[in-house]
Amino acid sequence: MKLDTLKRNEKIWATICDIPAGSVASYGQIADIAGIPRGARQVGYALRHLPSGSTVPWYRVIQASGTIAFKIGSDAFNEQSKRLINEDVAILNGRIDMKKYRWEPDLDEFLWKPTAAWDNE
DNA sequence: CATATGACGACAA
DNA sequence: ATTGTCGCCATAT
Repeated sequence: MKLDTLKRNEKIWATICDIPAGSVASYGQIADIAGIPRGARQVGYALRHLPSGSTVPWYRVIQASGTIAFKIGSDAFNEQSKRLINEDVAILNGRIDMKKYRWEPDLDEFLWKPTAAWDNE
């Protein structure tokens, strides 16, 4: 395995770890944030190669359409649905409402990151 | 080097 | 809403 590939995968995994519980992100979204424009498939690749036993919340990554990437009825599909529902992410007719659950990192950081204006508190 | 593949995504019918 | 096509890009053969 090439070193670049490893670094890219680690960046992707790290990004996914930033998705808060109760939210989801699309493959393309993760790719963009990880600095890999149009790298949706690379995110899929990175997830498929997750080291066993890792704590990366892979199940919070779904397709841009709001559907789970696995075949309906497959073990992986069932496992992912279960974990999402466990975090109160509703799945109606096999789909997730992206408008409602999509992770918005920019807004998050804006609200969370301290700014100079607040330094004198 | 040429093809095939895939945990994707956007768009046209 | 569903389905098919095409674009994308790292890997595998």
